[in-house]
Amino acid sequence: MTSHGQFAEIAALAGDPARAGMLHALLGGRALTATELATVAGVTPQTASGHLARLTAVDLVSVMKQGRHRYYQLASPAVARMMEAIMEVASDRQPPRKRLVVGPRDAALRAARICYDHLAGRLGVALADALIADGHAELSREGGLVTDSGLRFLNGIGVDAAAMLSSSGKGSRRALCRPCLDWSERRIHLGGALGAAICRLSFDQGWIRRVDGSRAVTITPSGRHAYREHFGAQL
Amino acid sequence: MTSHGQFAEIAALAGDPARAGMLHALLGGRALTATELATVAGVTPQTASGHLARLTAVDLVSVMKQGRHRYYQLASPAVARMMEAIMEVASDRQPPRKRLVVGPRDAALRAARICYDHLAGRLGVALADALIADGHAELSREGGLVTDSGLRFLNGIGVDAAAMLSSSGKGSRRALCRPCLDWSERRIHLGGALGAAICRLSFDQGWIRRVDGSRAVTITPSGRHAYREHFGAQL
DNA sequence: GGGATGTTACGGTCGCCACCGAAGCATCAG
DNA sequence: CTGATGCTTCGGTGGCGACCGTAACATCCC
Repeated sequence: MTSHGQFAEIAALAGDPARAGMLHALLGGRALTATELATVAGVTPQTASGHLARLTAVDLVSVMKQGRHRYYQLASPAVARMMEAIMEVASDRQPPRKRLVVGPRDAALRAARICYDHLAGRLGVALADALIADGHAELSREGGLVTDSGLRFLNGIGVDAAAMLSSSGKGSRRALCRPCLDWSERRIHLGGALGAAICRLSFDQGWIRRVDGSRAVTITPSGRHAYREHFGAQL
Repeated sequence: MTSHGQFAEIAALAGDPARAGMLHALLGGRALTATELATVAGVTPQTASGHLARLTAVDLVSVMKQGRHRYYQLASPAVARMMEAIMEVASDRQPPRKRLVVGPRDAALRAARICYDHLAGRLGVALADALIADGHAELSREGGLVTDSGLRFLNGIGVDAAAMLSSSGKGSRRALCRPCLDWSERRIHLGGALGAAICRLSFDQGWIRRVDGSRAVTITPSGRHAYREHFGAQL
């Protein structure tokens, strides 16, 4: 009863096109202002404000006041997981028509983008494939794990595995690696603490750079080199 | 664009109270008729029929005609995963009021119930704890796996691990064990192929029995014995 | 201080959708 | 065949909520 109600309330909030657009934009991992979110959702700021108030009321997004701006972001990784799960079901539907024309913007997203806190798109899939091929990780639809060789590898490229372990829930070494499936590649890629760490490292090392106001990222020349050299990824 | 639309469509379908009730009932794992679903959702058969048509149109549920009945069930494990993910977010909200009065029906659900294809409630948590304590499995919020000792243990109690491996996606041994969190215990329990296998075994051995038209199950005396003896579970 | 910008609050309009009653098919029993 | 049951389709009604215009409030810049 109360269980249904909560469930339906959350799903309904995510089910409005405007709110879905905002949540989708927030999957980019950055905190966005109310006006930015209004733009991406295609509604006026007043309307967006109302939506955001409801989303924060149920803890789907959180707010940080900063001067005259209010920065909104997803409230927790659980929200991102929920969105991924919904997208998995949604993308299972075969495309109803032929193929939609995809703009260059869409092409950039398919090449490489952020998925809340980790990398997705062809880059994300390539990195996952490379790590799996080298025996650093295992991954399937239902779960994943980092191998011993993977832990050594991570330490070698500058990821503090110990910190990841302590920050990752119960500290299980198996919690580091989570499969994430999304719309563009229809393939599994790296999520969880491992995916987040690699994404953070990539930004810190200048391997990737954010694109304008989008979830897309561009791979820098040094990044292209690093991914090939360190990870053995086929780009 | 098209991505948002699909996402919002699915979420909105799950977000209606009546449809949410039906989906919730179908989490029990059994196929239910349209009239049964109408009853649990508290609407007339005509209304339920419309809802079910929409749910089947987007492949959230599937139908099996059998005589003059139509049996509906969740279309895929992905749908169940999606619902669990939504419930995780929904249950994160601390109860707004004091505590709701819980009837005996609710008490039975909390004790032991079916969650699509595996066991949940106190029984599910106890089994998971026992397997983890014995080193047969590892489990965290982000992932899980079955250990070598776990595979041997499963073979010992009559679960064909080889069959599980082949039937479980890419055949990774790590895919057998998936964490599942839900509303009553706020604790992780066993999902995935392992959870389903143990659930099936429990029915086959007569350790548990379904309760009327509910997701709840009762533990038989032999089940109580078996869970304590074989699994070392604290009931 | 005054003016610009970002954000929220209020009121009113409009469209969509959940709902039911009545009627139409399909299936089974006799 | 006739009647009963399960389910769906069709039409019409009612209510909730998404949306915007206007306006108030907060913060920064000069």
